[in-house]
Amino acid sequence: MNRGSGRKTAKLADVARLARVSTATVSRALTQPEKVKPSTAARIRQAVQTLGYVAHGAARALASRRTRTVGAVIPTLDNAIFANTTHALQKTLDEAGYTLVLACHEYDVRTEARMTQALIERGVDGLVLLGMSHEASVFHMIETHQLPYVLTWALDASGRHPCVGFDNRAAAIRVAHHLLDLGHREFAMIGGITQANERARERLEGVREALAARGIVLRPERVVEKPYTLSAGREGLRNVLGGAPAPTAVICGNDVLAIGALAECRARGIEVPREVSVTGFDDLEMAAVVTPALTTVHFPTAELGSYAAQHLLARLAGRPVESRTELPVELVVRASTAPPAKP
Amino acid sequence: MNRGSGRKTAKLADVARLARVSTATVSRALTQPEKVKPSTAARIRQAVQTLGYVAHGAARALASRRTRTVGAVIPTLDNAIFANTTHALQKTLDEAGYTLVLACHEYDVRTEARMTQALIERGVDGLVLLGMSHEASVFHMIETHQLPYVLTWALDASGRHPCVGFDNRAAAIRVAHHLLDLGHREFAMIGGITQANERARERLEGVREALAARGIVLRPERVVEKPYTLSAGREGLRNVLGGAPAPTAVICGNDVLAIGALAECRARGIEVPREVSVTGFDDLEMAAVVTPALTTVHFPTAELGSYAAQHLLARLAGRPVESRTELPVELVVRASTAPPAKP
DNA sequence: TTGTAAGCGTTATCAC
DNA sequence: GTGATAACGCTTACAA
Repeated sequence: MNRGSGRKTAKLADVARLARVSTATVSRALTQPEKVKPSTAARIRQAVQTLGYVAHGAARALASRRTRTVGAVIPTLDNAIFANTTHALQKTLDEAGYTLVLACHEYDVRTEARMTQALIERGVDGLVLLGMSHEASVFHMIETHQLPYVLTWALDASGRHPCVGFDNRAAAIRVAHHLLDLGHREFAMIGGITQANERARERLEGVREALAARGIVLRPERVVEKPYTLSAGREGLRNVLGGAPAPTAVICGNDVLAIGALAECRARGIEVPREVSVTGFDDLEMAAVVTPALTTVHFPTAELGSYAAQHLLARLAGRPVESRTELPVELVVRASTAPPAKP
Repeated sequence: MNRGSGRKTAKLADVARLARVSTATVSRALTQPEKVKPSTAARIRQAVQTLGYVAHGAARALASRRTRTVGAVIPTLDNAIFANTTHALQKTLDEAGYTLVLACHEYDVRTEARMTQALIERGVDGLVLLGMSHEASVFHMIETHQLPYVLTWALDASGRHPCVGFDNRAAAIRVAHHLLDLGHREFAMIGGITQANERARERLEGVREALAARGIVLRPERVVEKPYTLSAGREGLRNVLGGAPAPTAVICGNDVLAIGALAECRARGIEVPREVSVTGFDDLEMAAVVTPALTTVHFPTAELGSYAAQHLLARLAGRPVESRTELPVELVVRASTAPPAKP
């Protein structure tokens, strides 16, 4: 096949023939131009141009044993914080000549394992995972393939895995302290679903811990776990409102839940601002639009993606890197509301 | 090299040896299990298991001349609508055994061309582009590589390109008619930056056209183009507010601009609801949180991604598909405000 | 049903 | 600086 005048896409040999050099020289001219005489380099460039030659990645990968590709396995792109991190990740990779291969597992560890294997089969040179919790098979595959990787949105206490992330627990504690200092004593929490989400778990635990340290117990009927949607936030507020005394402060697991909760307040004529705190990335202005009485924790999510990329790129280049990086978060207090005076 | 006891990752030949069959049979067992006797298939499966064999994608791609990979080149993931479309795209591709390779060009056509070439070099089997406007070189490369592709967020009037998208112009016209029917006559528009964004352009043109049809001219000082950020929305509202008579209706290019504009209204004590209309994807509940007086156009962005994937998958499988698909959008009116009575 | 062997298009190791 | 040429690991006619 491919005999006769059938015109397929040009290959390296075609370029070599047209430039009157060997394929070896063309290959060098393309990947290490300094290793070839300027005049021949020019001739080759010309040939590439006229033939519209584009390298064949698979062949290149097979011979060089690397794809210049990095895989990322994340829960979802429908959460703005992950989309933002992924965007920054891709951008930084691109600047270094790497291409991003993406997979979303929608909070299913089984799916995550399958997708990770798929990316490894595709030959990614490095891997970005999100969070600490993964199936054993995932780490096993990474190990046997000697694949450089980094965990994002995670801080490994054991020091076993390279990671870059935020301290969710500490952030939650700061939020709780802020509210306690304002005088709040009746709390509620609308968190994410902790079963499949360690970040949601850490935030809840942080709040519990901070309150407990001051002798306050977060009662079960004052804690709900919800998916990160506005309607869940609304529903969550209804759920935690029953009973007396009513909570004077509601801590939400992320911005979407918080805005949903505020919407429900408004709909029910509940006085707003009541102090609502958000843990997680937030669009600061957006929060201000919804209500000025919103304390949030700002996570620099883009930096996270960029940093993850840099970490991987360094390791792929054989440069040394810190194995564990904690990025600072910022508590943003727009207005502070004390609890209503007791009747 | 690789002599002695050096243990590298297992290859097909290793599996074959262990299973006492040829590499051809292993290959078949892996890709077309029905073509091999159940008992040998089992033996092979066993061998794969014990060796922890994972296929080498590059080799596979080189031999089979396809990567089971699809590339997507989008403007950004920092816009929720594109993140949502991309998420659905990835999900649908995954279900068919394809992997997504992603690139964001941040509204730069030159970058887009470069990234498209990079994806083609990586060997994607198909390509998803966003919008109609691309450098000639992009279509040229696609053509010479005979690469299946589909344009999303675009409807090609000429019928030259396979596409799936929304009619932005028609959506804008519907919004304008809605406001006209309410009695509004003084309009302003805070749109996206039309120079680099054909969707923003279509929306602006649609509004202009609809108003013109009723003899109303959108005066230059009542039209501003802004990036899709909240602060730009706030600024935009300040920009279009000057002069008399003041606009009674403000049409915004997307939900972010609209929410920013409403924030500015509130900050300046301007009576809200004033009628603000949004063209573009919106989180319906989010809009309701900000103000009940917000007319929006809902775009089913996830369907768009899923459909784009299906289109490409069909073509890759040699199945026939419609070349052009227009997805319906929905005008969502939450509350309708007539303009204030003339003094 | 299974085996043999010829590629697939590069890169990399040598000589020259 | 440049050229031969052997890998790279798999798929796929074609044979058996």
